[in-house]
Amino acid sequence: MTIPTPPDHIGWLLVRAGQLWRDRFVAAMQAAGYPDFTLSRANLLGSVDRYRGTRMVDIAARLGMTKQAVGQIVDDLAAAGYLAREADAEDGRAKRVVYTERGLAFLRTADRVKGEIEAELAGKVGERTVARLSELLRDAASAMEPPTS
Amino acid sequence: MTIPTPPDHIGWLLVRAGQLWRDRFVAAMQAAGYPDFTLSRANLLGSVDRYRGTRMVDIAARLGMTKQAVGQIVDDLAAAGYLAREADAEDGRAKRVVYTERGLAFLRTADRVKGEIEAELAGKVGERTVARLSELLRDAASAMEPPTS
DNA sequence: ATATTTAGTAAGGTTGCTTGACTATATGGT
DNA sequence: ACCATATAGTCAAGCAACCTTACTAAATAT
Repeated sequence: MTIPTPPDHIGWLLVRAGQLWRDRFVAAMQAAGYPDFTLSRANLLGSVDRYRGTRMVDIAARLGMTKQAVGQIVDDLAAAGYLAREADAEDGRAKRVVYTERGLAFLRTADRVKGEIEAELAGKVGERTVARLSELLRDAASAMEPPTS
Repeated sequence: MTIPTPPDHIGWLLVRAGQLWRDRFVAAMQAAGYPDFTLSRANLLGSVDRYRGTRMVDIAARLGMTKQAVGQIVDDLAAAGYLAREADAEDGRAKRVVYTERGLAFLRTADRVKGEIEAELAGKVGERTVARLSELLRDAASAMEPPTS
């Protein structure tokens, strides 16, 4: 009946904290006027250069996904008006994924929402704690990073 | 060409660190003789009481999933020999999901693997850092926890 | 007793990926 | 210059891990 605390292991804590942040962010973005927001779309948008755009194959490499998967998400985001495809001047095979004005507005909202959630967290645990946690997470993440062959 | 560092924000760091740990764990379990290991199966197994078993509806509540989804995963895990269903003596509607011997062996391997990954991490960043990180993660997680209505 | 709630099952749909097969362009060796 | 191979992207189909809707059976409340 009572929901037990999950095992208190560093791995579970990392997964849990990541999940919590992710869920809060998705909910906040949906509340902020982007009801069709999903995390995979956000990840993709976060992998597109704001100014020059990014080739699809590079997006796929950053996200560790196939280019077909990237193509599908870009299709969706282009249909929703956030992104557009344009030919790459330097490579006839390639296409650059670039932001539309609406896509840039999305990014600004996302930045604001992230700041708000961080501020709320800092209000509860203190700014120093958030800073220290960020630092330790960076260390842990780089220690666990797979060898960049 | 060069894969840029993702944005250095506390939220991304949390998500990233959780992903890294998760991926390492899945890979290690598959290497340790459980090639059919997936994270959703592991989550479910982690939600079953080792001794008394757990009712399906309680598993669903812990995982925040529908009971149908739980039923499907339990079907798979039962077919693979990790779990079994038995009638609940106290409620004629309910079934308890319990471990088989093979399921318990899986749990022991999972505990060992988690320990190994943690030890490797501690070897790189130091035990004190891991301990401090765990502490801060606990604080942050409880601060972000949704109101338990 | 009857109405409502609760535990679980059945069937089918959706999302977010995957693999396999293909076209078009680029590039490196001869 | 020509050909082999590699690379960028697309198309089609499939799969895992969920979901929704609709149901049965048992428990509980009125």
